Amino acid sequence: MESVLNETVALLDEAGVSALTFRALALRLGGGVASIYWYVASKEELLDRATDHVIGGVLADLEALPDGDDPIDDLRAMAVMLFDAIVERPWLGAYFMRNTDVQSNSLRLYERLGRRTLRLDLTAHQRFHAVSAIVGVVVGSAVDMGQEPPKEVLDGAVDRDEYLGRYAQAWRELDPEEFPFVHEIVDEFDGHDDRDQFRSALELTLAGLRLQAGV
Amino acid sequence: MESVLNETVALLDEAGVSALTFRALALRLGGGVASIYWYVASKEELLDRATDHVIGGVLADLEALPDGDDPIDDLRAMAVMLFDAIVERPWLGAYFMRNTDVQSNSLRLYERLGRRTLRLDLTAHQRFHAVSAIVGVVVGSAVDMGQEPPKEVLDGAVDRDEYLGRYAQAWRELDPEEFPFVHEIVDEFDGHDDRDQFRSALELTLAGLRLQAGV
DNA sequence: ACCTGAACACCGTTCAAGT
DNA sequence: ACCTGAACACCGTTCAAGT
Repeated sequence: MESVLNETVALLDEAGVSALTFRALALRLGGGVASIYWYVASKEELLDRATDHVIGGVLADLEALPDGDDPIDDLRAMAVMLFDAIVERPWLGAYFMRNTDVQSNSLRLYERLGRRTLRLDLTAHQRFHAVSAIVGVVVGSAVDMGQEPPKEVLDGAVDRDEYLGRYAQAWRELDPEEFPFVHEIVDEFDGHDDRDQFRSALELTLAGLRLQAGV
Repeated sequence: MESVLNETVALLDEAGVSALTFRALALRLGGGVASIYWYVASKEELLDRATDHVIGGVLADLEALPDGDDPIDDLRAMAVMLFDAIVERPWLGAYFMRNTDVQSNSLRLYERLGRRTLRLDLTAHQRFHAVSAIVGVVVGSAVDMGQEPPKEVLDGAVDRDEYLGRYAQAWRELDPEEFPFVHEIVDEFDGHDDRDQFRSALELTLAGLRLQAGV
């Protein structure tokens, strides 16, 4: 079981979700295709278990974070850590928190995040929504940047900057009367850092939360 | 072409992404499978075009919204409208804004949203990030709730409330010492409204933005 | 308890050929 | 310009059978 999950993760890391095939996995494990069904009832379950497997590692890192005196700063640190883990493994974003039955580590991570809000002066309702919002910013940003890039980028034919640059160029050629906003931000878009974008979105949410909690 | 897109959307609406098959689509169109390739180079392009097709409708609704005097209130109204459209068509979330080459309506929608920020006192950098954050909240929330529910729910064997209730029950049986946060919010989770959850996340982001813009 | 080969019922995509 | 049948190279999943 352990090795099934390890090879699944390795395959996902090396070549993405589309490369995760029962046949490819069986080849790596040196067995038959049907063997995998002894450990797992379906591909869905395999992905849930693989996700929970690596979230276990993230959880350990998260628990190593010290408790600061500002809960919101702690929330930020945890969110950034989770985000970085998903950036490293873009496939995580699509499966994380999808099924807390199978994904018990995801549930524990949710608990760890939420616990930080217990010291804030919020109703249970607000707390629930606050944590959902934070997880949403993380997963939303990560999923956005985790979309499989066109294969010319994967092949190294063009790098990410050149890829963004092509879009930027197309946008610059749009009518400025019709697309004033796009023109306003095209230089920001060109070569932008996804991590920056995530941090900004997170800051807006945390600022809203700070206001709500009055701290 | 028009009818290819219409049938694609109808198929997606009726039975979700997994039901969109070139064979199923050809059957509805009363033609052969290969015919579709005359209109579209790949399934990916088909999905991009179908997405853009319906975003066109959303865009029209969006343009009918009056310009208020508070840009942030306008942004909220637009975000809610986009959210509702994605809730109605959960498959939209996964494809919206994925490729603005093909999805020209998505680009126009992005422009419409962003234009509202031009009246806020922000740098271009902040503006770019603000709009990204808002789109992120919408898509993030919508994707989260758009995951194909387990088929027992689809079959009507259990409704959504009962489905949430089962999770809630499992959570209530967790050790309260180990899961204080989960226990704190389980009653909020049980039977919660996804729209509420989205609105709260949006409010936090908009509050942060209001603070940043000083309005 | 664990694994297998072989089949089943699908997929997206291609292509030579038709009108 | 538009459409077709038939094939190709895959998929996830099942199952009877083996150790």
